[in-house]
Amino acid sequence: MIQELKASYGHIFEEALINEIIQVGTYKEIPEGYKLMDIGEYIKGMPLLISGAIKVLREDNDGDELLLYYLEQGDTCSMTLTCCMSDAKSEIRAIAETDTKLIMVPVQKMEEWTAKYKSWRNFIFNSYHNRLNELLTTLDSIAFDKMDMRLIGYLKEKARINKEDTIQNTHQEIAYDLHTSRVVISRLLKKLEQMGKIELHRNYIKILDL
Amino acid sequence: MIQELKASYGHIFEEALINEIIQVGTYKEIPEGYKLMDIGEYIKGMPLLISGAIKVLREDNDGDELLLYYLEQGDTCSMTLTCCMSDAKSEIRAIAETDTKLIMVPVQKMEEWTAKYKSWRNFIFNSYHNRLNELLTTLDSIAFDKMDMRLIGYLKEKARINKEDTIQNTHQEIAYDLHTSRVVISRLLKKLEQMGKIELHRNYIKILDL
DNA sequence: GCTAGGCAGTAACAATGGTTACATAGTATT
DNA sequence: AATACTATGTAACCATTGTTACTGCCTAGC
Repeated sequence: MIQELKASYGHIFEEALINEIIQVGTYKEIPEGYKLMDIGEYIKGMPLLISGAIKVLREDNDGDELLLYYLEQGDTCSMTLTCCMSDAKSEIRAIAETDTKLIMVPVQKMEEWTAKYKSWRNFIFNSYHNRLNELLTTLDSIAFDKMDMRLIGYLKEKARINKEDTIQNTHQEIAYDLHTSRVVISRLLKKLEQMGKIELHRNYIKILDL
Repeated sequence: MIQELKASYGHIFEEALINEIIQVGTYKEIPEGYKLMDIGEYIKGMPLLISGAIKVLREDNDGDELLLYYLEQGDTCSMTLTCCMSDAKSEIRAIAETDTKLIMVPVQKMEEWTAKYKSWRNFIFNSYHNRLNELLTTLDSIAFDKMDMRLIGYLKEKARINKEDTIQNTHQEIAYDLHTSRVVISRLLKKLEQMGKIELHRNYIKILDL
């Protein structure tokens, strides 16, 4: 675990901070000393991602949802923290997209480290900044792009995150992430197939040349 | 100036920090000791808003734009800072919506204060958090609402920010902010008028009951 | 093999929003 | 007052997306 942790955060954090993080990790009950999330598990609080990917969604009152962005190795997401802290029901949901290794940072450690370590402060600021930029990218695609472009972007990103050239999803699931209907996605996917960019199969899509 | 500053930030910052901010303010060339922005002026860097309002826009490569949110008294926006710092052309534009009093925080003071003052750190974190939430609200309305609802939200927010019940804008300007066309806005505004919710005039709109 | 349930293909239609084009009405300049 | 410019009203049309409905197909469970 220590190797993995250093590989993900060693170039960012001071030695002393890394040691504290290891301690927090080893407090956890899981033998390896940190948390393993299964696909589909919900994340609450502030995670330090060591491997895998987490999908962050926006949800509105009517149950409509929308994919915001993915978290990857070396990322964190203060939003999942601050959302849970503030009473405001700032509805954000974070779900493990793949099997994921991470360390959950306790709230009081978070405060402590912010005062104590410059590298931690910078990390948190950078994290906020990166999340903001990703939100803006998402917002761009919704505001400025048509659905065909959004779909292509989605497929590319999903393939990148999962390090595969197949998307293991039904059309309905894609429709949820992009907040549209299954029929619309099927229609557009069929077009992409006719253009030779993808290959459609039951429950998965093979990317040829997007 | 000192009174105004304390009114905006006194309950947030430690006394010592307030004094440092006053010093930064009094370094500025303007007699009153801090910056006055005229309507339409561009903001670069990190502002501490004392009065007035700043409009923050997203811009894409084709010159399309979209209103993100407003900054008000007591707000700051680290995005306008970090955007200017990082070379990445994360296109955000901040413009004074009304005449505005503010203090521009120099970058090295920013760093210094973050290390030195807990209240400053909390302020910055809160700021990031608030900006994220406002971005999410904006994103919600784009993703989940139809144009008529977005327009109503826009009119309400604009009235609130300007503390008036008239919107001093042409249809074209509203269309830019919502990233749609003038004809669409005229159409919807006319509907709202027929419903008795607003009154249309040349160059301004009077809000009756939204 | 048979059946039920989930998944995908497709057609027909509706709704929303974007585009073009032109008319009319204020406003400013001379 | 004549002119030019800007803002608004409106109609007609198109493109994109959303909706409904029905089809066939695959797969799991019997």
